[in-house]
Amino acid sequence: MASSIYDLARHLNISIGTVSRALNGRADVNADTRQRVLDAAAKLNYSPNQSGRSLRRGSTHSIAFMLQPHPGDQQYGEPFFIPFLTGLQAKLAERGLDLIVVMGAPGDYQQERLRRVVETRRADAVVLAWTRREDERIDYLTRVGFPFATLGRSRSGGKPYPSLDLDFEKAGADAVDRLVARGHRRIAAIRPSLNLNFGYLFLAGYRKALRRHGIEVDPELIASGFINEAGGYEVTPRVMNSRNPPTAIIFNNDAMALGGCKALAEMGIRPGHDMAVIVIVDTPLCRYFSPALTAFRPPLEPMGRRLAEMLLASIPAYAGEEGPRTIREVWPLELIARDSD
Amino acid sequence: MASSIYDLARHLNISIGTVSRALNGRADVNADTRQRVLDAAAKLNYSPNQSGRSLRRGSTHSIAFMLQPHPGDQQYGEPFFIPFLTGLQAKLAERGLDLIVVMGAPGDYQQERLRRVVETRRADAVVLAWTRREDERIDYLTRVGFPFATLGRSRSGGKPYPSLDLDFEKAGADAVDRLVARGHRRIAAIRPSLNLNFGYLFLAGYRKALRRHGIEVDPELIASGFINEAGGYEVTPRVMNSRNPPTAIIFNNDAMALGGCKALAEMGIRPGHDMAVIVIVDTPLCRYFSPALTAFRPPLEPMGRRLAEMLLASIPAYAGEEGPRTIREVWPLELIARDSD
DNA sequence: CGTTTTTCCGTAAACGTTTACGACAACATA
DNA sequence: TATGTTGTCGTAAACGTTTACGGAAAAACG
Repeated sequence: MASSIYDLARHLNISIGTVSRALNGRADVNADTRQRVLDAAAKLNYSPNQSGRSLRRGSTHSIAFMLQPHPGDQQYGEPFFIPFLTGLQAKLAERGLDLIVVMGAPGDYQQERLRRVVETRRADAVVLAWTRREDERIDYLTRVGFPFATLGRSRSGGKPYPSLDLDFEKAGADAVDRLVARGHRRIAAIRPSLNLNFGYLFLAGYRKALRRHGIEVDPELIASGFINEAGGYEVTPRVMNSRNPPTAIIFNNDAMALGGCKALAEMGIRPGHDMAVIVIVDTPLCRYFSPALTAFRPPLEPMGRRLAEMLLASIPAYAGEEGPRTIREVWPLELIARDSD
Repeated sequence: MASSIYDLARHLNISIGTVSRALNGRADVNADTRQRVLDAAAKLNYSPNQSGRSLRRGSTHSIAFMLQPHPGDQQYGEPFFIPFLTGLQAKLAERGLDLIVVMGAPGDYQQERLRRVVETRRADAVVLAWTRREDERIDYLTRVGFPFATLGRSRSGGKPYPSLDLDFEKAGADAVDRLVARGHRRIAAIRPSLNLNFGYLFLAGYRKALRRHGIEVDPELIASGFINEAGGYEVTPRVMNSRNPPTAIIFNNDAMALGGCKALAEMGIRPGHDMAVIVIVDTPLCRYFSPALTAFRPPLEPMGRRLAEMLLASIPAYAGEEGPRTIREVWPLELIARDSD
């Protein structure tokens, strides 16, 4: 069925060694025989057995991305990740590497699956997303010395590792600046409850900017909920029912914003008229919502490409000439002004 | 670094054969030595090298799912797939199998990536989604005899293969029935333009139901666009500008519905008041949109589990006792009545 | 005590690659 | 002619498993 290197060798009456060398483009093989090998490979529809190759080479030629469904009934996905993965995959494919996405079971926060990937050596490196303030995955990977890179920062991990993050702190501050410039003084912030690092960063920027404007930070205007529509829906009334309700809300996430707007609508409050709304991470939802939501857009696809570069550069076996040699990068978020604030 | 079966053998002063047998739970090994092997494995943190194992076994113990970003700038993902993948992964994990998700490059409709997965034997079987009317992937897989299953039906492929689909035809008809019962006679249908099979099925049900009610099918009320927000936004005005505009619209997809509602809003038309709206495939967006959109909900997570069962049952090496032995199943879609119709 | 059966384990081959090493011929150099 | 150099290729070992086969010891049986 599947042809091996032996089939090629037998077919051409040469040794498997030469076949392998010809296929791998090594120098010590006659140009003529190389061509014959290549032709035979095409004719016999040969393609190398991945298991055999990685066993011998000690590397799998593939990179894993951990995708984690959050707990909760009918949990839907982060549209966020697809363009990022597209960029990641594109850059890896340029280098002949495969991207595999490993699904975790809901709830275990990837620990078990991650161990499995590492221990069975299913990939040469792994890309983590949704980093937490303290992230045991990062500790684990540094401890066992497995190559990795993260989308997002963390305080964990002793040694430096490639990471790419968005400047959520600046985005939080920019959002506040913009709202203050438009006359708002009572600005609420709604962020995810899990200790996802970008939630902290956002809040830090929010606080700093408020103080800079001489506005006291009111704890009643800060709420955290589950990072999905239900979370936003549940938590928004809480800030609205505070003693001194806000005139503007910054949501950390499009899904939370959708839920929040639903809650507002039920209170008869219209975003863009009675309430200013800004979302930190833009998605098509923000653009096509009515009113269109002002949001900060991340360049996800380039981010995927860049993080792949950074990861590859950090692995000796793969290091090539891949742009600048930085190991941590923080990219700006671009504000897309629309109709909701 | 990583301990192999040799390390265990040396550590215990026994042969690698016994170690392997002990680990794999074969009968011909003393209960005592098995325990010692297991203990040593835990102590030395042993876990089998996947490449070595699959090379010898001739199977990878993993199933691939092909995830395809659609072409188009900043294409975001189908939230749809995450719960489905969760179910798939859960069932496969029960059997000790890994699920890997393979990203295609945008545009090539998976052909190239699929070939790569098959030819390098990276997985033992593959799960396809978004099946088309005529699907070359299905033809290819049946031709080369590679095990697969599909989420969705197709007309391709000579031999039967495990497939699980939703009854889009009935959903289309049910939507029409419901709207007619509420007094509508001019009902538009908006569906994806790619020849995705569920678009055809939906439209067939829609047509059939209209005829059953003695309503003439007006081609001007049927439009197809790209299967995302932009598609819905672009195409909805087209049906609204027809000579005899609709009083109700059925969208095939939540993203298209969002775009469509945006277009309606810009024309001053409010879903649920001036226009009835029904969506075929429900997501959290439908529930948290204002007004909440009436939609048909698919049980995605159980579907993932069931399709995994069906796939496994169709592979001799994996067949176990996995529920009913059907090979094609069509599941009903449950209507969730909300405020938009 | 001799024979047969059972239990347990070691040996070695095999899966499909890659690659260090050496062999051989052809050729160049002294 | 003797020696070194270069180009090309075959041989065989190695990667980490699984498993067919056979053998030795122990147990069962007469």
